[in-house]
Amino acid sequence: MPVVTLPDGSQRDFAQPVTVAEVAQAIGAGLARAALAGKVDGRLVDTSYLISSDVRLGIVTDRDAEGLEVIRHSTAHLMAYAVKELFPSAQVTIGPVIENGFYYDFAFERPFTLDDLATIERRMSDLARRDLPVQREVWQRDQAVAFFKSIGENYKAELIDAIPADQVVSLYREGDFVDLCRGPHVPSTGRLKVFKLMKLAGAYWRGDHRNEQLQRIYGTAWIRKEDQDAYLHMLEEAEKRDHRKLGRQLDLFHLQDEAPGMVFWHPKGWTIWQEVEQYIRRVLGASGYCEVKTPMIMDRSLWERSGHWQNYAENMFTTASENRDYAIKPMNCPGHIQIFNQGLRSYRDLPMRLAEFGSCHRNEPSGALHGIMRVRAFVQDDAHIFCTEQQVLPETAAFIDLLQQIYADFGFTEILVKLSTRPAKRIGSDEAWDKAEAALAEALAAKALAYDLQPGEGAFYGPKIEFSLKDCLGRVWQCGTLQLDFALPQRLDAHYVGENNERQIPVMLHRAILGSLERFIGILVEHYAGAMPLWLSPIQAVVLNISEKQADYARQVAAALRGAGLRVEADLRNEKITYKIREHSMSKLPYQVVVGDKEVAANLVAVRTRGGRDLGQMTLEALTGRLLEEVAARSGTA
RNA sequence: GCCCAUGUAGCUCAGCGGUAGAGCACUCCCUUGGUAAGGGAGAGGUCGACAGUUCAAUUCUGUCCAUGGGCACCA
Repeated sequence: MPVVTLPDGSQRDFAQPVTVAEVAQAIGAGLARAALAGKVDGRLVDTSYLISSDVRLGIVTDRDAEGLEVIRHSTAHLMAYAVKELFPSAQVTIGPVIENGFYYDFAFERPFTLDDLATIERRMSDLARRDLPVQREVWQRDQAVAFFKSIGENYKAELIDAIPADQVVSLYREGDFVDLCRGPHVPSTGRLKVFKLMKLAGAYWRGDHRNEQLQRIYGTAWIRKEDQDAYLHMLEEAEKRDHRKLGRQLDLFHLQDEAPGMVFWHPKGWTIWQEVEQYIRRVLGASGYCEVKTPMIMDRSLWERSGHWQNYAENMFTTASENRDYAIKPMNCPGHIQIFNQGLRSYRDLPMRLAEFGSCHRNEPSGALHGIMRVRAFVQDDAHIFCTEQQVLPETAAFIDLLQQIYADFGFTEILVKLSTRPAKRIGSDEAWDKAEAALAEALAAKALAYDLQPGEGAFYGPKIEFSLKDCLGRVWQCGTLQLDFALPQRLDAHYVGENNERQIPVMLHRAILGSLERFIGILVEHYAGAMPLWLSPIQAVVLNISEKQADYARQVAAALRGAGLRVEADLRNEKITYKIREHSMSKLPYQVVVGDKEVAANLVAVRTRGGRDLGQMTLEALTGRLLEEVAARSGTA
């Protein structure tokens, strides 16, 4: 006699066990038609789920976020069904829901083509139109393994084998297609109406590069056609703010074949870089850091002592001269320890914060390179804090404050925080790890920061906090980081004299706020779609004369603005004013200062913004004041 | 590194077994025009590199390089 409590608190009494679908029917025919799944005591189930005891039940429809998840999951299965019909010898593996869609990995004897993708999509539409019921079945594990082996689905058999013994093995059947799945799924394929296959990719079985490579098909699925259209439109828009595209359009930088993963910065891009670097330099200087500079190339023996030569040989650039081997530095820490090691340090010197705009080279795998986000030559806003164990917590807290202030100044509000803890392959005692992880977690808690825990993802020498930002397509890039290290100082013989007059080994905090300047500028460009805030704009204003007569006046205005410390150019070309405005607007130049006969006569300037806002005429002093104020506020221009 | 795709003028792209074309940009000329493209003329390419097939290769095949989308990696 189940009593079903609905989300609004109302209760319904049933004389015998009922399915979710039947409950929906009892509430109303409309709801029954809309039902995609049920939520029983917080757990998602099929509409065919039989309720036999008292429960809280929500009917999941396409108005719920979970409804969309179910649709995407079922669309992944629909795709697998279509693939099996078209290519019977393909083997299915896994097909999860991801942000905005789903994917499914297949093993097949030949690569899928783009034509195949179109064919598969058409077949999916056919199968959806047939509105086939999707039915759940519970099987015995051995029986299920034998079944999948018998139909040649070896990957599925392997997956079932790996399911813990206390969990049921559920299969879903739609038409002739049977797939292992936890579920739930939509009641029938007719509920799947809006989807599109997006791209083909390779992916390793179980995410391990030592395994065979499968073919992954990515798709997107939505409830309404408008939602999908909006999503596809968003992707098109995102493409326009890709930093590689804008880097070329705005003449910021380029890359070329002869230097893969290394950036050629053009004057405008380098101006942004300098603004960023000088800003960081000022902030670090005010926060107790000392800037240093260490050699780009150091002897092999140093890298052997630090452990990098052994662990990262393949990813290090090396060079040799006069029978000596050198490494081009992949990181700055060993160099900073050399500075720390000069002279005898006292506990009174701690914490010692050594900062460097450290130019590093890493021979990243070719497939990892990505615009200026992932490169082989980059500059870190790196610093190492040498401190005592007691200072770890306050230093971490101060670092988080500093990072948040800096990200806010650059206009970033959405920051993803992760805490990565001890990996399997590590050095140091468990007690040391316990303390280190607890210190980082405590600092995060003290700042009330929400974070994802990434067990096993820490560096081999210590746990770390990562701060990531998203690019225009929502891809996540790690920028800031703080890593606790109780290994390297010891390996490289760093020590200080403690209060008790004994030699002690300092704790080292590796930390970066921007991460690499290359990556951070790439993210900045995408974040602002190239329309940088005034303080970061390579050229902040351009003076445009309407005709030749005002050329001298335009030059004077530009010179005066430059005299006030602004980056200003005069565009005196023999072109129409509309042409110049269009060109500078497209190049996202913040302020366009127009001077014609009227302005010359009145000794004024006419100002408009790159967004097309007409600020009217004003005096040069008023304009200068406005620009300097905007620069100081680090705000944007309409 | 692995899978798939791509590589033609400065940029965006079309084209094709008989050694190339558009728009924009560039140069020159005309135009001096008031808030997102005025007009005309001109110049510009070893068709990513190297092999192979062919009477003939930018086009077909192979290898390599680079880029893009993923996977793996990211001290």
